[in-house]
Amino acid sequence: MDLVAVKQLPVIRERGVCCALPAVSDAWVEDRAELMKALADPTRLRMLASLWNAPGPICICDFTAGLGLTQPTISHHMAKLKDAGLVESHKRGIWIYYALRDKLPTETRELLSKLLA
Amino acid sequence: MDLVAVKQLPVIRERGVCCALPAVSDAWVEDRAELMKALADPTRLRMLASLWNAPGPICICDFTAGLGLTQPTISHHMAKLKDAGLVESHKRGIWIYYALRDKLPTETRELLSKLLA
DNA sequence: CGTATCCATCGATGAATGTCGATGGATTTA
DNA sequence: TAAATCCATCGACATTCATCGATGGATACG
Repeated sequence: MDLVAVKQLPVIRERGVCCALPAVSDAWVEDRAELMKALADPTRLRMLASLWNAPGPICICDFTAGLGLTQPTISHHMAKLKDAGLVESHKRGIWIYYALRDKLPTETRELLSKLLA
Repeated sequence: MDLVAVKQLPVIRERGVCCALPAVSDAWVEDRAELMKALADPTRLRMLASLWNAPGPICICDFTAGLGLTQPTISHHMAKLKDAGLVESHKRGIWIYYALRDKLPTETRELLSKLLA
C-alpha cells in the first residue's frame, strides 16, 4: 500500500505525436488580452490605484503634476484606460475629472479589487 | 433637508494649482506592472488558461502543435511566464512539462482565478 | 475682447516586444 | 555509435508602444 500519493506525469509518450490542448475561446482570449494590456504599464497602474483609493474623481491636472510626465503623455495613458472601459470622465469648467467607471462589469471590478488591493 | 445625497466635485478650483495624489508605492507599481506585462499577450493567456483548466502538466510540444506558432516562439512565451513566477517546468526524458507554479502567492492565485475563470 | 489655463490630438522618435530561421545541447532509439 | 526528436538560445526583423514638442479648441478671467 502506498503511503504517499505521487502525482504522475505520463510515463509513455510517443515521439512526434502531440496531444490536444484544452479548448480556449478566441473571443475570450482577445478580450482578456486587451484588458491586460491596458493594465500593463506602471503609469496606468498608478492612475488606477489613485482612482481606486481616492474618495472621488481626480482632475487630469493633478495627475500631470504628480506623475513626473508631460501632459500629452498623461492624456495618452488616460485615453487608454478610457478605451479599455475602465474609467469615465466628466468636464467641469476647464477641468476634466476622471473616475473609475460606474458600471464596471462585476468580474472586472473583482479583478481590479485583487489587483489594486 | 436633502432627499438625495449628491456626490459633489470640487466647485471652486484655483487655476494653476494642483492637488496631491494618493500615495502609491514605487515597488508595488513595478511589481504589479511586471505581472500584468506577463499576462498581456493572447498566446500567454492561452497557455495559462490551458494550464489552469488541465488536470495535470502539459508538454511544450503540445503547445507548439496546438497554437499555430513556431517552437522558438512558444519557448519564448513560456520563458516569460516562468520569469514572472507563474509556471514551473519538469523534465521527463526529452520532454519538458509545464504547470502552474505550486507555491503561487495567494493574491496572485486569486487574481488568476478572477482572470481565467 | 484679449489673454491665460486646461486638455486632446498629431507627428516624430527611440525603446520594447513578438515572431521567425538557424544552431546546438540533451536524450532516446536503432 | 549514428540518427532522430525535443527544446532553449541567439540574431535579425517588423511591429507596437511610451514619450515628447507643437498645435488648436474650449473655457474662464480681467
